[in-house]
This record gives sequence, structure tokens and C-alpha cells, in this order.
Amino acid sequence: MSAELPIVDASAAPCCPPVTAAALSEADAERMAAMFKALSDPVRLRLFSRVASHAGGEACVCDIQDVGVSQPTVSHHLKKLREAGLLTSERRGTWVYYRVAPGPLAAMAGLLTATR
Amino acid sequence: MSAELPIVDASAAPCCPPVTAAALSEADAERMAAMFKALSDPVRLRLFSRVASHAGGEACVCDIQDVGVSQPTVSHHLKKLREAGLLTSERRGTWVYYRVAPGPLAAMAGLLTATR
DNA sequence: GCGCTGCATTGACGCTCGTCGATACAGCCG
DNA sequence: CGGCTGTATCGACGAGCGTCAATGCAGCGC
Repeated sequence: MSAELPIVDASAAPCCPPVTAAALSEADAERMAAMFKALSDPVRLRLFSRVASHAGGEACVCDIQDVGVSQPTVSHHLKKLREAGLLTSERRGTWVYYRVAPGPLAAMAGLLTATR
Repeated sequence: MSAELPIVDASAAPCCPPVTAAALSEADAERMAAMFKALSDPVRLRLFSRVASHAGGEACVCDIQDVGVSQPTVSHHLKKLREAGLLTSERRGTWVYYRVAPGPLAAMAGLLTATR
């Protein structure tokens, strides 16, 4: 596959008020579920948290890849997180750096934040 | 699997500071991933949002079951949400009422809330 | 150019998941 | 009691996922 499938458009509408405020439409549920799915695997969640908490807001793959699975598997999971719109990647010389996409993260947090 | 597997203990430690603050341990990642997994299906996410946004903070299955899948499938998804600790259920006469468990919801929101 | 390191892709395998129809169970009502 | 409605469980099937070893590709240094 060539083009990075844009499962979640990072520049899309904020989408979702708190889940306690109104029921989700079918389309919104589909989009949000895709993001939750990206974090539904322990290995992926750890990779995500390592990028998010890394100094400077970005991390090279080599900094975070020690999570107990093979290197191809790490690469596979990072791709999933990219496709979900939760991470962005940039190649700088030999290394590839990942950072968190703030928009989708805020959308998920907003959805889960109780109004009361 | 017979007994209700307590994938996530509702009364467990708050578990997680924002994901931008520190990397998750393997155990915490496992627990949090289980919650995200529960919301990673569009049908489940819609059921959850319908319960969360329903008047009175609770909903009868009959109020929310029109999501385009069969009744057994709805029941199956509600069970998954229960097992993940995100919903609680109570039988009152003929009907079963579901409501959101505030603790786990807050844990997820807290994890995703950016510190900056 | 050549070899080496960092990361991505491919292809295969086993397991889990979402879905359904059929069926079972619980509580109300006549 | 007998029938009816609301909800849960069972068993089966196909699709998708996580994992790996093998391979490919890009960039650096000698």
C-alpha cells in the first residue's frame, strides 16, 4: 500500500462532546473507535506512552523499541498508531522520530471527560 | 470462561498519571489497554455513549439496543463493557439497567489528558 | 563501492473477535 | 399454570489481529 490510509483526519472537526452529554452518531463512533482500537493493545499503549513521555516530546524508535517483542512487530505497531492519527513520524538521517499528535489525543480525552 | 473475569478492578489504584508525564509499566499498560479495547468497537462505543448520556445516568437495555445488530450481539457487547469495568448492571423486575462506572472512565480520561 | 546499522515490508501461522440463529432463563400478567 | 416479553448464554463461522523470521531499503562511515 502506498498512501497512508487516513483513518482519522488529524485536522477533522473536534467531533465529540463528553460522552455523558450526548450519544455518538454512527460515523463518529466509527472514527473514535478506531482511535481507541489503536490503544487497545498493551504493546502499542506502552510504545505510545514512551513517545508521549519522552524528553523533547519526540522519540527515536531505538529509544522505545525495547518492549519485549521483535523489531518488525514494533514497526508494525508504530504504523498502526500512525494510521490511527495518534502519532506522526519524521525521518532525520539514519533515525526516525515519532511524536504525539495533540488533536486526536485531545478528542479522546474530551470524549471521556465527565461533565459532572 | 465462567465467572465474570475482573479484567479491571473498579476500586483499583488510580493507576495512571497523564501519558505525557511518565511511561506506563507493563502491568498498567495491560490494565489500561483492556479498557481501551472495550471501547474499540463502534457498536460498543455507541452502546456505552447511549448509557452515559441517558437521562438519570442509567438506561434499560431496551432503551439502547437499537444499534443495528441482533439482540444477542447487544447482550454480548454489554457483557464485554461490564467485564472491562466500564459499566455496571442491575436487574429491576423485568428489565436490566446499565450505568457508567465513574472510576475507570476517569482513569482513562486522566491518562489521555495532556499536561500542557 | 562496500559493509554496517536503523527501520519498514512481506508472507505465514495461530488465535481472538464480532456476528448470527437457536435456545435457555427470569419475571410479569391474565 | 401457561403464555409472553426482556435479557443472557451457547455453538459455529468467517474475518481480522499480533507475532515472527526473512527480506528489503535508506543513510552513514570507511
